[in-house]
This record gives sequence, C-alpha cells and structure tokens, in this order.
Amino acid sequence: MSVIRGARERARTEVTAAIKEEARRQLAAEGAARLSLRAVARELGMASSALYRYFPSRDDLLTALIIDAYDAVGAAAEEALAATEGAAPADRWIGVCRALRDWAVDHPHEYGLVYGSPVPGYAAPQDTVASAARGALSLIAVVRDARRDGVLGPPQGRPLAGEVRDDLAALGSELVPELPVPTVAALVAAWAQVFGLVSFEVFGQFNGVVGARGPFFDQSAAALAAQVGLAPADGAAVLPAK
Amino acid sequence: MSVIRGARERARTEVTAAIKEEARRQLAAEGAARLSLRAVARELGMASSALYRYFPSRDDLLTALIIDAYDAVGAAAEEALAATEGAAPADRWIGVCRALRDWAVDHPHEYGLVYGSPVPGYAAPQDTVASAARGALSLIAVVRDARRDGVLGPPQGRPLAGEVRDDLAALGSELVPELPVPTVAALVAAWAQVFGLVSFEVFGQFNGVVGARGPFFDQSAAALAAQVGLAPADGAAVLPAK
DNA sequence: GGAAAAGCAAGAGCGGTGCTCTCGTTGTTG
DNA sequence: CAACAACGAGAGCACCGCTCTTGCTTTTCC
Repeated sequence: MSVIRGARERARTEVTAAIKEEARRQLAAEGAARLSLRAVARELGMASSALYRYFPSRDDLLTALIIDAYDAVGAAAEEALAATEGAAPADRWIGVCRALRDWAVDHPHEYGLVYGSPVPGYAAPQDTVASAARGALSLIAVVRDARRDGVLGPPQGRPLAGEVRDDLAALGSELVPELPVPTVAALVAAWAQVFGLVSFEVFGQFNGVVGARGPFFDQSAAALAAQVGLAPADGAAVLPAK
Repeated sequence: MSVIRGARERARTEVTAAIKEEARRQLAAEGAARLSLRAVARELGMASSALYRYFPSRDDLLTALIIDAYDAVGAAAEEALAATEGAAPADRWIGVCRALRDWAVDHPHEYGLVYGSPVPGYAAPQDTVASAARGALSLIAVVRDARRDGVLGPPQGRPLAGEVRDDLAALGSELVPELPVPTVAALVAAWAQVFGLVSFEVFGQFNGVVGARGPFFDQSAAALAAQVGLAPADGAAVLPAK
C-alpha cells in the first residue's frame, strides 16, 4: 500500500507535495482569492499546463488544501486533548478551544478557507467531511470522558423543544449514545459558538471592540464549558492564563 | 443635499443603482468570487470601461455591496427590535436573533460577503463600520431596555479576569455605560456566538448534523439570552415557534 | 450666447487568469 | 524490444481587471 514502486510514482508524490506546499505558501501569504495556478507553476519552474496532470482544476487544488487545513486544525485539537488527559474537564475543554483558536489566529487564510464562506461552487462535500469532523470530535471527547468519569453535570438552558429533541436524539444515538440528549444539543450549539468567537476574532469583527482577545476567548470558552455541563474546577479562582 | 440638480447627476445615481442591482443579482446567483465587472457591464449593455466611471475598481463595487448587506441585515434586526417592543426581553432577544438568522439564510452569499472570510485585501475598514454596527446595536438595545425596565438579571459565568474586565469596561463606558461590565462581556460573547450558529448553518457545517435548523437555532438563542441575563418568560413552557 | 471645462461612453489594448489541445519525450510493462 | 501510458512544454482560447485614448455631450463660466 504505502510502498513506492517506481521512480515515476515516487516523483509523482513528490511533485504533488511540492505543488501543495507552494500553493499553501501563496494561500497563507495572499489568501485564497489570489491563489493562482500559474503562479504556483511559475514558482516551481514548470509549465502551467503540466500542473493539470496533478490537479484537474484550481478547485481541486483548493479542495486538497481545505482537507489539509481541516486535518491541521483537527490535529491541533487532538494534541490539546491528549495533552490535557486527566485534567479537570472544564480545563480540558478550554484547552481544546484554545488550540482551535490559536491555530486559527496563526493561519487566518487557511482558517477562512474552511470556516469562512465556501469559495468554490459549494464543492467538495464528501471528501472533506471525515477531516472536518476531527475538530468537533475532540470537543465531544472532552464531554464523553467527563461523562465516563461521572463528573458531567446537566447542561444549562431550558428543556428541549420536541422537534429539536427528536432530531438530536437521532444524531446522538449514532455518535455518542452515552450522552443525554440535552447535552448533545448544548454540545452542538457550543461547537458552533466556539467558532463564532474564533471567526469574529480572525475575520476582524472584534477590531476596535475587544482588545484582550486571548483572555476574552478563554473567558467565553469557560462559559461554554459550563453551558454543556462541565463544572469548573472549584479550587481555581480564575483559569490560568496561557 | 438630496436635491438632484441636473440630468447628469440624476443619470449618475440611476446608473450607479443599476450597477449595484445587477451586481447584487450576480452575487446572489454565483457568489462573490464569480462576480465579474465585465459581466455586469455586458448585462447592462454598456462597455466595461464605462463602468469604471462609477466604481474605480472591483473591490470598490464589492465594498459598496458589503455596506448594503450590512445595512440590510441591520435593518432586519432593527425591524425585529421594533416589532417586539414591550415583549419579554428574552423573547425580544430571540426575535432579533431570528431576524438575523432568517436574513442570512435568505441571502447566503451576501451574508458570506460580510461575515465570511474577508475577500479583498482586507479592504474597507472605515466606511463599513457604521453599517456593520447596526446588527450588534439591536442586540444591545434589547439588553439596555431590559436594564431600563429593571428586569435584567446577572449574566451567567464566572467572575471576569482582570484584563478582560478592564478591557470591556472601557468599551462599555463609551457605548453602554449603564450596563454592568460582566453583562457587556457576556453580550459581546453572545454576539459572536449568535453569528457562529448562523455561519455554521449558512456555510453548511450543520449538513448532516442538525436537521431542524430553525427550532435548534431558537433553542440556542434562548440559551444565549439566559447567558446575558435575560430571564425567560416564566409563564411559557417553551418558546413559541415562529 | 459661445467658448472652455468637465463628465461620460466606447474601443483598443495590456498583462494576467483558468483551462484545453497537441506534440515530442520518457518511464513502465507485456 | 515494442507498445503503452504518463509526462512536460508550448501554443492558444476565452475571460478577467484595468488603463489609455478618442470622440461626444453636458455643465459652467465669461
């Protein structure tokens, strides 16, 4: 499977990687809108037409970058998840949120590619979904571990309306059957809300509004943790910075 | 000021409006990335070069559309604000959130233009800010009215960290001095979180995850209302749909 | 009123883009 | 070794944003 058979196959994977690397460089520098196939080919010293042997269209290149970005942000979240193993659930939640946010701040254009407005004609539905789920799964894991350890409280908020309850019961039963339905609802909402906070920061909506972005994000993430039923550690007065 | 003086001036405003109208049509149909000056000019039966008399560049046209979109979403929010005058604060909050969300669902590409990844080279900083604030101001107004009527409770969440407190105290004192600082903090966070929910729905992140989007949004908006200190109406068991 | 000035539309053109097609070349395989 | 498939490069198409020049019309000023 992973054995590289001939020189041709080896070259192909190398060139493909080089193209993605250069494209990611341009994406980070100029944004998705300014990413140009010809410029990538030029930088790599090859004819632009040759590039189509590797990616059939610009959108396919972008899709590859989208998948990579999803994987990168997912990996950052998973790393934070592993690093906080054994810590208080609320702190783990904040840690994973922090990892998502820090990655987004460090890679604004790649973040915009995946969590901003979808650039191509609503392309790439299926290929990306597995990678896209990784970030969310880390948040879920925090809650699931808390439940396993018996430290998961009830989520805040009013009782669920019937339609919402049925809908999320179906989702929960196939994804996290051990979690109560209201927790699933709060979790999905918190998931979206975390990225609302991140997007506003990365996309500049907080310009001139919020100055201390990092502490503010931690504060909000802590509130979201409480909302899904992760009680804050009673000892600590305030969550430790950084 | 608003008197149209000559035929020339009148023609100019009409042509400008026609350009924006056609551009908005293409934006809604194809998205910002596919919006083409030449196509707009073609559709209007004029030379593409003539269009530059009205908008010095494509980015300027986009900026104009951005301002219009901000105004449209702001108007929708203000309308909901006015329509719920006198209702319970939590219901007003939900109503305004609903208006924002409904507008976004109805105008996904325009929504993406303003709340998605910033398309041009981070352009349009100052011109847009007044229009951009309108949506947020409606949310603020709900809370301010609740405070005025003495029905504003304390926000949920832990005490604010010092840095966040100082930061938002400065913001609050110049914007809504009558609100307590923790309320301002919760409000700003809720503001971003509302758009997180909307963005996930509009940008397709909820595909295959949440089915009953409308009720789910209402449920989440209600939780956010509680978070900023707007107690739900005790009488109603569940918020009335639509 | 008539001349000067300013605004406007249209065309040609420049450099850039995504993408296709063709044509030699080269590595792979029966 | 020969047939074949993959590959790189070049030319070219249609489109793009944008500029410049050329005439024409409206406004402005003496």
